[in-house]
This record gives sequence, C-alpha cells and structure tokens, in this order.
Amino acid sequence: MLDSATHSTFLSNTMVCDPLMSWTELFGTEDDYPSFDHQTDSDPFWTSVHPEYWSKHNVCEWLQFCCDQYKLDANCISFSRFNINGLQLCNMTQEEFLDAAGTCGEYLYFILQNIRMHGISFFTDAGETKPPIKNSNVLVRYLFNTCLLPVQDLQSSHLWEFVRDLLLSPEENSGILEWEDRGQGIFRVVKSEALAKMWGQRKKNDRMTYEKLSRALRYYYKTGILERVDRRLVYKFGKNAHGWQENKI
DNA sequence: GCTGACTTTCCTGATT
DNA sequence: TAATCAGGAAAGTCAG
Repeated sequence: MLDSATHSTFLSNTMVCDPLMSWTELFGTEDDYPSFDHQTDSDPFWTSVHPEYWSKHNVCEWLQFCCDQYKLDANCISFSRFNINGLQLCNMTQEEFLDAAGTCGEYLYFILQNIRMHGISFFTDAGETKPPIKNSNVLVRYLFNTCLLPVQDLQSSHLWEFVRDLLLSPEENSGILEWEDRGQGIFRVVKSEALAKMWGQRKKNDRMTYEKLSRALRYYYKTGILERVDRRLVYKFGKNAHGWQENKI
C-alpha cells in the first residue's frame, strides 16, 4: 500500500505541477534528510513519526502518497507552498492549507488532522476493525477503507453525497449547511452561494450557481434520494439516500 | 461507437 | 423587485 510513495512518481507530479522548480530545488536531495536513511520503500519515515516531526521531504512524501493512493490531482496542489517541515505544516490554518492544496485540500487536510490525532494506524489499519476516529461520517468511513474502495469514489461522488458529507463534516461545512431535523434527515442550505461555489470547485466548474445546483437537487426527488420539503432552501433525505443516519454509519 | 446515469444549462412561470 | 422554487427540455460528461 505504501509502495506507491516513491521518489520517482513524486518527481513526475512535481514537474507537472510547477515546471519552474525541480524536485531538488523545491525539497533538496534525500541526502539533506538524514532521517530518511532508515526508511525503506515499504516503510517510509513519515509513517512512523508524528507529523510535527516530519522533514520537508516527509511532508512531500506524504503529499505524494495521498495523491497516488487517492488519485488526487497533483496539479491542483501548490507544491512550492508545501516546501515546509512538519511543524510548519501542522501550524497552517485550515484556510491556508485549503488555499495551498486547491481542490484536494479538504481531503488532505482531513487526512492530516486524523494522522495528527491518531497516527499512521489511520492508514495501516484500514479495512480492519477500528474505533471511530471523529465525525463518524461517510468521509471517515471512506478513509478507513482506503485499501478497499476504488479510489475514484473520492472524486466521482454525486451531488447528494457531497451534500451529505458536508453535513457530516462540521469542520468542512463552515455553516454552509445545517441540520434542521437530523433524525428525519431534514437539512437547510444556509449559504447557498457558498455551497454552489464548493460544488463548483469539486467539479472544476467555476460557472456553477445555486440555481443550477438546486435544479440538480430537485432531480433527486424523482429517484427518492431527496424528498420535497415545502420550505425554501430546505431539503430532506429520501428513502434511497444512505449514510446520513447517525446510527447507520 | 453506443447507451444510460448523472449533471449542467437554459428556460418559463409561480411563490415568497 | 429579487431570490428561490418547480420542472421541462436539451446538451454535456463519463463509465461500462
């Protein structure tokens, strides 16, 4: 699983990301990082050390691992802004992180926070019996099963799943959506334009508007994924929506 | 290349 | 009046 975090693959992504800066220009050579000496291809240094103690190289190795593992688009990441050590990485605000990591930011940030709190077992125990980490939501469930689920699930999620995951991830939600009745699956769009913007970022479509997004949501009435609620900006998960119930995650 | 599912875009009209 | 909702229609995207 960790084999994919190789220098060579990372180099290619780095070059695509920023052709003006080479790997060594950005992060130096492996010789610059003594801590790297004891790692092996299957057991990188960053997997055994708290993120705060990562070197610049470890930070980039971790980014590469995530890009490889989750098939994230490395082109959206500003690698030059991740030319920092682990302590600096951990001290980044969420806003700074998301800004630097582009559309991959929310996932990378989420992964980092969980590694900080729970260690690399967050990855290595994937697929095995695990206690809940935090925000027992679908995104967490996805990340628990990184070895089991096809990676494209992360980027091909449907609109209703995107909405559901936002509702279940308060730190990513930023008050854009809120539950009106969690038990009934009724939720309200608080910041319609922000929601459309986020969805647009996810789909790499800067022309997305709430009007278009709401049209897509209304199509879910037909399929039973959403049910109509006769109130403005209020929707309800239908019988064919799954993963939003607290006790069924 | 075809098909189907899903999403986007545009539109008109109604409602708040 | 503006924002939002409702839904038809058509086109675009993408995976199988």
